[in-house]
Amino acid sequence: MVGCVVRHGETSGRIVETEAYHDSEPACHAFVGLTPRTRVLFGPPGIAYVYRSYGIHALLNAVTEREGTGAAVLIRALEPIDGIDLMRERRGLDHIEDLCSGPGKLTQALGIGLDLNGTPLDGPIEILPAAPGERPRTVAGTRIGITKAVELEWRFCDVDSRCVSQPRLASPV
DNA sequence: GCCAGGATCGTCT
DNA sequence: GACGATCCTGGCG
Repeated sequence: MVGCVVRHGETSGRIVETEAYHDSEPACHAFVGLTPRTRVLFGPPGIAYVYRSYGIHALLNAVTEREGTGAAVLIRALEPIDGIDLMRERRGLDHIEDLCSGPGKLTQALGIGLDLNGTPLDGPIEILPAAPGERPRTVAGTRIGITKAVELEWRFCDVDSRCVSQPRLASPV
């Protein structure tokens, strides 16, 4: 998904960092099975899973596996494309690299809230294919901010982007 | 630049 | 009643 574009209203950005979650490993919310909270994760793919983190932030995921499997890709960082001034207003910041360089930051910048949980990704939130011929250089590393299944290298970053979150993964070269 | 601490609430024990 | 798939600020060097 790195290289694809996320759009909401007048704002959009190119995905430069993601993490994968699957019900087979305990860091995934779906690991506990089907509950009211994880209902969307176990539903059909192509749906937004938006949840509240640390009581404050909204985090955006794309449900990826077929119905019955609880799996999603967390969108962790974007390179701003459209609506940059609106993003600056929402974030109260000027610097482009800081507008969407984290999972809670990008939902604030794009105006994505919990009300969009369960909506299709060709609806109010859209995820669009990467530009033709685009082949971002990506590196894999361990996921951020979790305490279980720490060893899985399921975080993926665009090495050439300065809009990824901390800590930066080293370039493969 | 690095680190510690606080904000704040849905979900499950 | 505890715990996060986080972010920001302020202190210190």
